[in-house]
Amino acid sequence: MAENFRKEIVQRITKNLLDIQILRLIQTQPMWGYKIKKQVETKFGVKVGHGALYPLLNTLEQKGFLTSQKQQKGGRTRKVYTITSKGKQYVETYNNILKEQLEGLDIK
Amino acid sequence: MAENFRKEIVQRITKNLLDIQILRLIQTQPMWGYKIKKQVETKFGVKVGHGALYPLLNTLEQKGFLTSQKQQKGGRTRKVYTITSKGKQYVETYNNILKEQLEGLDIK
DNA sequence: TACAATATGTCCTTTTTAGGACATATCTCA
DNA sequence: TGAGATATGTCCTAAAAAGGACATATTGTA
Repeated sequence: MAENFRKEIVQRITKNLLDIQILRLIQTQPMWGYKIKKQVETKFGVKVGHGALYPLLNTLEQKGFLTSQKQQKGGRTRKVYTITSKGKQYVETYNNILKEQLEGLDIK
Repeated sequence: MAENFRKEIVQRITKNLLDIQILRLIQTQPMWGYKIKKQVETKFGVKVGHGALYPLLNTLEQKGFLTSQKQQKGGRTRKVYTITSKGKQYVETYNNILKEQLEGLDIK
């Protein structure tokens, strides 16, 4: 039963906070869209439509969370994304909030 | 700058994972809808429409995450919710996922 | 040589979600 | 006695999001 919950919650976090999960992935190493898609699918077990992913990556670049470099791999072009310091800050803030969530709530 | 991120991320987590945040609140002590609404607003800084909250509470009860007892407070009726063991499991699973997120990703 | 995989991108429709409107009733304080 | 807070509930519309279709091109493999 707890395992059913697991998949469900991971999927919800991944879908709703997809940008953060992508930043976390790219923080481990620079990556391009197609690889991110595959990583999200194998790591988190969540299918990501590329029609949602590529616009999101462009948005994250526009916001200054990512930068990209075009890389030639044979005749195919890869757009390799690297996380910026702003992106790292966003992830760090996220991590801090998670820590607080684990510490629990104190309600009067 | 990091403070701007903070509010934004807390709001996103609260809105997208509202049911989990509610379970976490009720886990600290039994609570009724109106109090939950106020707590979410003061604790998380997120406005929750009661038109979204009450149906959600009923759904969580139907799913077996919460049970309710009607409580008379003067002539007004309160529906006090208590978390079930199933609800606690859900929160615990969520906590475990958060812990793993903090431990980080290992990508080849 | 044909199909699957790699690689990136836009567009549109359907579904889902959010939030305010509608609805009712009690209590407290000025 | 009237307004604001407490308390719970449904309904509907408008906005947002998801996912598949459309679009193109290269590479590797059977």
